[in-house]
Amino acid sequence: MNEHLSRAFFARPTLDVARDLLGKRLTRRLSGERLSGYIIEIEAYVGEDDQSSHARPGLTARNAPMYGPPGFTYVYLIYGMYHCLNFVTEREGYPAAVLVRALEPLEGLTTQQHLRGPQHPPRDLARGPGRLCQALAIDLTLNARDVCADDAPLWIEDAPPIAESRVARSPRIGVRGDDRAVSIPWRFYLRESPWVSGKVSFNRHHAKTGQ
DNA sequence: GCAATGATGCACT
DNA sequence: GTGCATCATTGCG
Repeated sequence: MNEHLSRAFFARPTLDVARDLLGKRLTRRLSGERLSGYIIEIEAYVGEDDQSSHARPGLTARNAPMYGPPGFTYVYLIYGMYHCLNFVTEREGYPAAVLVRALEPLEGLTTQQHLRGPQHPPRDLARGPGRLCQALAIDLTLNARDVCADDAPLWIEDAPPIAESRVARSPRIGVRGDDRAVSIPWRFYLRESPWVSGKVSFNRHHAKTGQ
């Protein structure tokens, strides 16, 4: 039901964590109100050898949470205006995380729409990593926070697993680096979901069953 | 529909 | 000074 995901869930291989987070409920408590949505798109960033990972240059002040214990957030500012939400995975000391890219909005829709701005269509509430952070009021104050703690402002609630037939994989969005980094299919999303970010043609072209 | 571009702050070379 | 794991707007067809 409302069981929070434990640290053991995050302390596993990053690709497994990413795959298994599909369908789980990302929940934010803001001024006593619940804002939530199902995770329907997520990417994995694994180790310093991953060309498109923030951990590529080694430990820095910004990417330090990626080297910390699993089950913590890594929130960063991108392009000066948007935030991206990650969850740290694997063992402490090994830099890996998953980037949440899109949600199917569930609770607190009025507040989420208000946070995003009334001019935006409901479909774009949380379709994209920057947008979902706006919809759930996620900024740098939520960086390096323990999502497994009882009093966390942000956590993940368990939900029934998603059938393999509904999972699609593709290369990650907006990556730089060598051919391997660009082409490796470490983006997981729910096939057929209208809440997935990016272009339909891209998703259809790359859609294939996971694992 | 789509591509091009501007907005904007901060970490890092 | 440079370059982003992005999004919204514009201008084209």
